Amino acid sequence: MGVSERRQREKRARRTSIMDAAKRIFSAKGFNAATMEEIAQAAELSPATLYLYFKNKNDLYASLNLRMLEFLVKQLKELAGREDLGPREKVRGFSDALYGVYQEDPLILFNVFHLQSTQTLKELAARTTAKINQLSGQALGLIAQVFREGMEAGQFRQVHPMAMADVVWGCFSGLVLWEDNKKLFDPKKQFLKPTLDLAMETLVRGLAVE
Amino acid sequence: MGVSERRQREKRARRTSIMDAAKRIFSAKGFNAATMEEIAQAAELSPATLYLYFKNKNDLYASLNLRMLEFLVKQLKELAGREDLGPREKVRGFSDALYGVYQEDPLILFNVFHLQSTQTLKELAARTTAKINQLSGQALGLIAQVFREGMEAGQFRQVHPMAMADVVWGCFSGLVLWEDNKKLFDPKKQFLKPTLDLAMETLVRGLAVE
Amino acid sequence: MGVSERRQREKRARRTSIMDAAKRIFSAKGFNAATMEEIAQAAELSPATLYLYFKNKNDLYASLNLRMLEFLVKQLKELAGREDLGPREKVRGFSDALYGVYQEDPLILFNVFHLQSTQTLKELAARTTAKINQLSGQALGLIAQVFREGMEAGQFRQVHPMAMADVVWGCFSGLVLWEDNKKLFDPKKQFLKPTLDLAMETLVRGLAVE
Amino acid sequence: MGVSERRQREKRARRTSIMDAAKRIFSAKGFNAATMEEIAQAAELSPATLYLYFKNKNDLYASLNLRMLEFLVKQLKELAGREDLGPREKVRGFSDALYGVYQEDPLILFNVFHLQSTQTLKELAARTTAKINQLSGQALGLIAQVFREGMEAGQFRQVHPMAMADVVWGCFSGLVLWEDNKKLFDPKKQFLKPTLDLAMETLVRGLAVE
DNA sequence: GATGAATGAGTTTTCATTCAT
DNA sequence: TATGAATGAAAACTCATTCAT
Repeated sequence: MGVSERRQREKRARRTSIMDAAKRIFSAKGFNAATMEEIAQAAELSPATLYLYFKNKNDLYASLNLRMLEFLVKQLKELAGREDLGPREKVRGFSDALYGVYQEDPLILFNVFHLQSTQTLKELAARTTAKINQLSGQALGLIAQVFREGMEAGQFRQVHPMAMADVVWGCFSGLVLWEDNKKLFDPKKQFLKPTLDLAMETLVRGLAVE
Repeated sequence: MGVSERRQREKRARRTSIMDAAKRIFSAKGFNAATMEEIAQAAELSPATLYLYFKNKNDLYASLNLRMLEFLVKQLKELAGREDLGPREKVRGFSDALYGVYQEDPLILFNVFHLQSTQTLKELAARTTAKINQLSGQALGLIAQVFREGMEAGQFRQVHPMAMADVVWGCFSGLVLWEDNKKLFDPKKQFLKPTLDLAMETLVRGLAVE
Repeated sequence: MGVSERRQREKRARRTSIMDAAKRIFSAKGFNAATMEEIAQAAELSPATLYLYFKNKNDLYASLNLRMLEFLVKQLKELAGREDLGPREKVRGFSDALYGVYQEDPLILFNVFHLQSTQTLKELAARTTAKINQLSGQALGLIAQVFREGMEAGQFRQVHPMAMADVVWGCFSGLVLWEDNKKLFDPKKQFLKPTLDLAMETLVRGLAVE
Repeated sequence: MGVSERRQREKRARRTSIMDAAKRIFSAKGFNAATMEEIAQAAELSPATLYLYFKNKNDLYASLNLRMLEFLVKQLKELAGREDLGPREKVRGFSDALYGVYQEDPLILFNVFHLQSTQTLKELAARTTAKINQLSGQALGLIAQVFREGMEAGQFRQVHPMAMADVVWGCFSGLVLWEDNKKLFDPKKQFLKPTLDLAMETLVRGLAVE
């Protein structure tokens, strides 16, 4: 292994460790309240160093979201690709897959919305924006595909598969936010997983051909 | 009508006009980007005056959410109270009621999440926090009640009614955010209402007793 | 005198006092080394207050230059308008007029060059840039006019009057900078006025028709 | 040629290449806006390496000015030494000599003034400051000498030769700055050379003994 | 000798909020 | 009651410079 190779690896490791620190801070405080100073402290670096790895706060934040999207797509791909499951089981499986994403990065969804600001978007590298769009499109597409299969297999009613994907995704993200909200008042309560199960189960039944 | 009574009325009118201005600015820019200065300008007042009517920025913001919650509860009450509709129709009716809230204040939900910050909550008048909780609990309760009715009438499967309310609310708020997100890239696309319809319809079917 | 009138006057006075403080600091340290913090201290205000009166550091700086240009134009107008002086005396008079500008604001010329940065220019209000150009054009025009008069009166050789104005202005600004430079090593030395006198005298003679 | 000799040569070559890169960057952006990072990139080196050859940014900058002064002195020496030219022709010749300096390094004069800051001077090696003073004194002296010759030859009026040198130098540097300023608004306009010619011609005539 | 990586020390600017009038 | 004016407190970001390798 050459020197430059090791350098590369170290650099990536540092990048990752910054992202991990940022995840903690952003999750705990939200995008605006989190300061680069805090993130730097959490990463045991100086604030200036953060800027060696990320163009600015927005960029750091976007990278986090990218990572989450990549994980989401990976989970969905695995689920969609399983040959031992029928469409119904796969829809029920969304619950596990999505919940897995939530566990990996519990509060990041909560801040996704920061990215929606047009101003924020403009400050990101075009490549980053494009990648975010591509990945989220891919995730939605994978979900829709499961519904399409179910219809083709005659198990689901004919509905617009992409609309069902929207329902699933909307339901998930809404429940995550809702969970967070509830936690503020009762930190122990964990209703997300069972509620998600219920939602998916109801969707499966609701799509069933009589 | 006494002098003090008129004063009261004028005061409330001014309060309302500030809130209207604030709604416009917050909706357009989001909580953090909106400045008190801007809001004051929109209300044709000086920034200092705003503080005569609201404790601080958070309080002004919370008041807006309160107003939206009141509107939501009103809509749901009306729906729940209608005797010409059965549980199934009422669940389908959630779509209209919730969409009405969205139309009244399209972006306010988008910022609701700001309120979740513990720090923010601490800065609110305790009465405000309490009222927000009471109203959102009431709204959820009204939704749950419809499901309960349906079960009692033997039309719906036995599930936890409150969990179904969570599903409905999560689905709604998630789709609103999702809609906003999509609008950034294609401002004309409006998929919220039909998707909401589809979601409610699927829930109704999914709860049906075979 | 109404309240608003007094307010206006106070506001202008404060603006002026900030500019005076800024002049001191900029002159002593140059544009880049001078900090808004220092200027604020010199003006006995908080840095934030400066931004109530000037858009940003560049704007404050440009305002200073504007003021100097206005003074310069005033001096030149007075000189050019005197009917008791012939062209030769007026050219000699440039020395006094220009030296007066220097005394009014000894080091400001030194920093004029900061304004040349295209980036700086872009951050100024278009109106400011326009006014700067207008005034400096006017000053040059007034100088050129004196030479033109001399030629028309048959006292000066035929040369391009605007070019002579450039010579006068270039000579003045160059000598100011040169003076500052020398002062660094020998603060007492004051050669500007006599040198300027010599320069103007030589120009007058150099233009004389044999 | 020994090894150490070659080392010396290589070292000097690298120093020169850094200075060339620095000249490009400083000229394009001015002292403050230019970053060591940029200069290093232009020199295809790492920023750290720059510090092996120059004490700091100021020192690098001063070295550039030194180089320019050396060039200026060389030009003036050549001019002053020509036996085929009389004092009048030599004064006219200043125009070419000075313009040559300008062409060699069009914007360096523009930034010379940075060096005047006392703070900057303190950060320079004492040797550098001394050399700058020595060279600029020498340049002025060479100019003055030409005037002195003219007076001794009975061609020029009796004036203080050093003062005339100041006039020439002031006129030159002032016009260079003025040219740069004009270029901002009309990049094609080039008035420096003819104006310099006019200035020198007028000085020659102005000094003529009747 | 050369450098990749890291950082300390600033600086401008923004805004919610206050207070004398 | 209303407000013009003022400001304290931050926070993002920059860059010359250093140092272990």
